[in-house]
Amino acid sequence: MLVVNKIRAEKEAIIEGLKIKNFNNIDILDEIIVLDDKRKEFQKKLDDVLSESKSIAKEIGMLFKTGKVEEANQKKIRTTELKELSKSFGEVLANTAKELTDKLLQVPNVPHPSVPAGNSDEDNEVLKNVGEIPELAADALPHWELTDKYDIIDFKLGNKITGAGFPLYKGKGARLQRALINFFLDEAEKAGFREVQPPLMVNEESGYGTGQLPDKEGQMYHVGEDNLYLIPTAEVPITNIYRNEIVKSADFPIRNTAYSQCFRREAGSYGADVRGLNRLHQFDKVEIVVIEHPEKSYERLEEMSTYVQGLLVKLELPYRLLRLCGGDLSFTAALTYDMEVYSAAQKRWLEVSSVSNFVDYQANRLKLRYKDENGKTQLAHTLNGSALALPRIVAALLENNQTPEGIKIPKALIPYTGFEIIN
RNA sequence: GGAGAGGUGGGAGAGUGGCUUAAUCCACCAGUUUGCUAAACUGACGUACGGGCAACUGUACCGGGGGUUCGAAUCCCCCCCUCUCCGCCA
Repeated sequence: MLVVNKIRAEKEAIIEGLKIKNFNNIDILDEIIVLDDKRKEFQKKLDDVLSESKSIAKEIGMLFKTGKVEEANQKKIRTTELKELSKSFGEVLANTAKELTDKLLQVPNVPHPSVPAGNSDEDNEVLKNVGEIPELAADALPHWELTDKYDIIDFKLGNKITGAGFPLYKGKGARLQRALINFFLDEAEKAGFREVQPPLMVNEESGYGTGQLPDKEGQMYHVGEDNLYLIPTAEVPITNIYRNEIVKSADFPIRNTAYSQCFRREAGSYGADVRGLNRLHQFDKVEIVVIEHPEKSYERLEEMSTYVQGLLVKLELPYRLLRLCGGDLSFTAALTYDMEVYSAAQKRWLEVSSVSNFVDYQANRLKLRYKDENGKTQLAHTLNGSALALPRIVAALLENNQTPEGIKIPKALIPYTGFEIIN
């Protein structure tokens, strides 16, 4: 969430930024400032009352000790009054603070100046096109037919065991998954990321920390018995490592990577979007997360974008790089680059990575801070990205590399798969 | 899951109702001394939200949440976690 003092200091700039994000409930900013004033007012009132009761309590203690019981009992009268006051001030304070947080949670992050205006994915800015789009034969198959043909991914069996969106990978299909995971992790490690293996379920606090809760609750699978959530991305557990922490600025940038399976309910999705591997309830992903000094975060974002693009080049997949427009940018992001690979048989672009800078928006919620040169605590910046999400990479690999002899594995992956062709 | 013992600052650890402003030790940081290092000594050393131009200062926080009391780290209730033993188990 936004920092209230920033709303006070940079209100006009924030309003301009929010317009780019198509957020027009500008009045809420003034309501936030009014609530914050009220919060401070009652904080002061409460503190004063508590201060008085504390000193009276001490006096009473002394009086009892010196045997002046009558005088002590006299003093107690005032403390009952103070008790009532502190109760009512405390209630107002708690309610005001809650109202303030509720409002703050309704305001999205302010986009970076480079973010173009726009309403949907059609307005995203195409920054680059890299690689040749392959010309496939007329009888080229979409990946959901190739997986059947070569018996490598079984959607029907997954359906039998669990349900739609939970495919079963078999033989070379399973091996290809494992190869991609290892390839991505090895590359990330070479690029300076520390590998972690996080829990796949998180508690409520973690869900709030990274912003899945409260509004995106329906996106996650919930284990009611234990009140835990299956992670929709490794971003959740990795970022929550640093919840309520003050990190050393000498440690910046803090780079972590993790492979995890991701679980998403994807309620409301339908049609060609969800066919085959395009959208699953359970999928594999290697995630990269960076904690960085505010002055360096955009530099780091470029580095992460370059890194992810490098993976796509090594996999010999044609891709394009997008800068998301205000309307397509997620609630919490200030700037996001999407990488889309071209899936030649479906003849469409598939998003395989999203690399974002959240600046201090997520950190404010997480209470993730560092000490600056003057020893003052400041909010850190957080960034993350997929590097990469497997299913759509697999879809593109299968479709783009199909030949009459079989599906060719890109060179960089062969040491990991142990085979050169799926046939 | 059952029984018992615990949870105090970055770490160790004292503290069973008011002399606690959480002792003490270690670590970290700054300084003094010293060829260097080390040692010794001195000082500073939490987080959050307020007040004040500032020096300063108020309040809260001893696993979390409630309660008793004029007053709670300390007493009571609920929950979480850790350890030991038992049960179960890859």
